[in-house]
Amino acid sequence: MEQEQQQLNELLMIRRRKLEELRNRGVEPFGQKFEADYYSADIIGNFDTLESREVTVAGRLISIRSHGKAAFAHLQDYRGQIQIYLRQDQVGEEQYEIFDFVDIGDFIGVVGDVFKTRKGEVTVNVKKYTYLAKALRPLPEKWHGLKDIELRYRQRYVDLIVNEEVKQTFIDRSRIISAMRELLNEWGFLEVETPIMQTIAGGALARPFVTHHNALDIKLFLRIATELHLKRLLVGGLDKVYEIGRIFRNEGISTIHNPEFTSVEIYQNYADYEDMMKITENLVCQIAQKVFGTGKISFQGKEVDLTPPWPRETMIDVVRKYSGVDFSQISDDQSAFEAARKAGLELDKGLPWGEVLYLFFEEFCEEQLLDPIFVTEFPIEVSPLAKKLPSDPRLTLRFEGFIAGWEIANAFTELNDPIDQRERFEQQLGKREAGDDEAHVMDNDFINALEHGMPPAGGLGIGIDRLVMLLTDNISIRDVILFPTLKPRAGGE
RNA sequence: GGGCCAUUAGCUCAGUUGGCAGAGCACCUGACUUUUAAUCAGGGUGUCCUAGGUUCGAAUCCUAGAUGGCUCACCA
Repeated sequence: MEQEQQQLNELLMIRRRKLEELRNRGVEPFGQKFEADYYSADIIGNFDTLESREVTVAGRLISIRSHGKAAFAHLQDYRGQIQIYLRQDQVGEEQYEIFDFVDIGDFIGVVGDVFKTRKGEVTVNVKKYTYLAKALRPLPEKWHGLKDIELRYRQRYVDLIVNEEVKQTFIDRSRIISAMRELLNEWGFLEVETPIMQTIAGGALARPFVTHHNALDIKLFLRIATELHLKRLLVGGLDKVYEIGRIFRNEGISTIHNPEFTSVEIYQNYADYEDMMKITENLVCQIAQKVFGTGKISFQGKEVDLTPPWPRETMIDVVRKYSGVDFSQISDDQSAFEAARKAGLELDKGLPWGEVLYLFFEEFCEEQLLDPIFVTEFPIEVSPLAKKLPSDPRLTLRFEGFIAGWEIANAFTELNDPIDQRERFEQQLGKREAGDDEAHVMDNDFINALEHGMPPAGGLGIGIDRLVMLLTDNISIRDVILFPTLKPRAGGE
């Protein structure tokens, strides 16, 4: 503690001295509950009715301009900023003197009359003010703000104070998720919660995080998807369910990957992937309308029209369009391999037709899909939980929705044949044994559930973080996650 | 994990060929009762990311490391 004191630099020492001085004068710098009757924005917006009326506002001081026996300052609250005006002859000598110990960053509450200055700025002429909290650290500089990206993520609270657009993004994020819930509830879906800690982490191809339960002395995994539990609920007779929740994947970090992220998965009995397409396009467009008032958004300077219906194209067609290679004319693994080599792709010999097709899609197509589109009929090898196409068992009734080159949604007509499902898991186990630690593990209880009968169903997953990025025009996932995963600094923080 | 780049005052950033560590804002002292990037007069507050090395001398050059960014790989 003493050592901590010694390490404080002069700026911090000065603020602590002011804190002591306030206490010496009988003013408690960390105040009590304070009921404001207006937000700053409401006072400014309703000046005509509030002029000369008394208002109570609370907020953080973000600037002070002192003029001897009077002072101007700006108070920032959740909804904006408002100027306050303090005169010695109005607040009294004692209160005015104590104002000398106020710093930028402090929280105060004020009572005063609303007026307009000569320059026309709506201002509160303070009669009384109260200390709510003293800030012992200075805020970043007033017009460059906080730019250091690392500091912005590590001290998001400061980022939120000084960068208005950052606050707005997270308000928008919250409203996007609310709108999603409202729409799904309105459409008759039931929100449920399934385990985050699981003995088997399935439902996606990814490495899980591992933890340990002491009392049971067992290994537990953090979920990598909500899929398999939600489908168990369809078996149980809950016809329409969804879960919005955190998913954890033990993988690399990038501008579009955070180890923990939020997904929504939606399942509907007696439905198929066509229904899921309708849900996807309506959900995304109506969320945009509810939150931003329009189905046409601007992303990185390009207009994106989210209005349904979005075009549907098969993966084979999309691959033909962007790579010129026509997989409808390629029927065996060997010819697929040769086509890939010819197209300049590096790949292992013996890769099956479906995986080669998918490789073409990833390499040549994904990033070109800027306008909303559903790519359908994914190969079976990469879709172990999706139902086969009746006309072509190499493909599945699966689609992904793409916008701005990003995968936004992933959905299929769910595989409900337990025997087929067991075989798919066994294939995945084969991959696993061959060293692919992201392949599926066998989930016997899930098979057991399917053996009790699961109606035909459509299922859909949407990555909420990427959807928020798209709707708020952010290109880094860290700008839509309040506290993104970072390495701790040496020395711990 | 590979490559490239960055790290200097509370914040935003300069720093030449290796020669005493700089600016603006913030902060401190004083003046000022409608200012608003308030103004005026004065004041530099520092582990130059860390540890070694080269050198008479290192923020600057070299080596290793830390953190971050971009990118490739990875990742539906």
